[in-house]
Amino acid sequence: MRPESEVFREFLIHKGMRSTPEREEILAEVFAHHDHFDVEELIMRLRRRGLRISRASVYRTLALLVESGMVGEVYIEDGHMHYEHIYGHEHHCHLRCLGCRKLIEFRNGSLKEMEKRIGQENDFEIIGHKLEIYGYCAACRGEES
Amino acid sequence: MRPESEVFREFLIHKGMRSTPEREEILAEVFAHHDHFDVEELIMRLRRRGLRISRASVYRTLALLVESGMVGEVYIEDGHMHYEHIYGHEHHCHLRCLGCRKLIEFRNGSLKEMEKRIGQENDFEIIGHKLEIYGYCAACRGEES
DNA sequence: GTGTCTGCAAACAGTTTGCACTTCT
DNA sequence: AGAAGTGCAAACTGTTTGCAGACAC
Repeated sequence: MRPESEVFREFLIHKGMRSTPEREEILAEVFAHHDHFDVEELIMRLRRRGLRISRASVYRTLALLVESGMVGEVYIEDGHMHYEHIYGHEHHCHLRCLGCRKLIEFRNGSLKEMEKRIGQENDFEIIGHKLEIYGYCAACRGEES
Repeated sequence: MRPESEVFREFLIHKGMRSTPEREEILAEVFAHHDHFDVEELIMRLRRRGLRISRASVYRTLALLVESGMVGEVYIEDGHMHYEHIYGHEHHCHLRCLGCRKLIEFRNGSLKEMEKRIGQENDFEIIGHKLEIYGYCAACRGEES
């Protein structure tokens, strides 16, 4: 698999845009942890590494990363967007606990054939999907009693 | 099936809240059309019926309807939330065209058994799910050429 | 009558944008 | 040199909130 930085740089060049230190650092930080994150966290993490990249640049770069398909917008919580990196990671869906708001990832191969069928039935070329299942985790079910 | 107004009134009473003309009108308008809607549209529709219900009351009532489970938050587009009524309507999923942004609804029974399996595997009590499949509709595929 | 609800306007938060300056090529 | 990017602060937008008067029960 080609390194993220290379893929992103190519995406930028293809759009007639430049690779800059800020963009590289943001990209690196996004792929440094496998966790969902929001803009505030990302900026904090950059700060911790001694980088003073402006909020505006973070927003602008994140938009590019989403456009390139390397990063995904996952959900809005507490009024702001949460992201995850996608490039190089197997597709997964989310299980959301309505009690503690915890999010669990799970692999899910069985949607493939359903996608195919849905695509044919609706004359749609299917690119991908986003599935969130919600309910209550074991711990939260325990508390109820 | 019991009428929406009755179900909502009961929900309110259960919470120690009151049934008011504003809440009843908003509820009625939400269930008057089978389309996704946003706050602006809802207010417009109320206005058209000669009702001057404040934006604040619409937001507050919508939050209650979502809490009651009668209305669902569907997706964010153009920076604001879009809703749909749920009560009395069969569950469905969404097919989103990435070209024209059109949203198609489709029924989808086959997720039931998958839900069951996922629930067992993750020790989760599953309440529901939200599935959005995205791709390109026939018209938008045609244009590409 | 009392406690909730409404409408208003102000507050708020996340995000976007205009602009002067910097940086990359 | 010239185009594109950055940081800053102000602007913007959807949503929430505090409060005074109105209303449901």
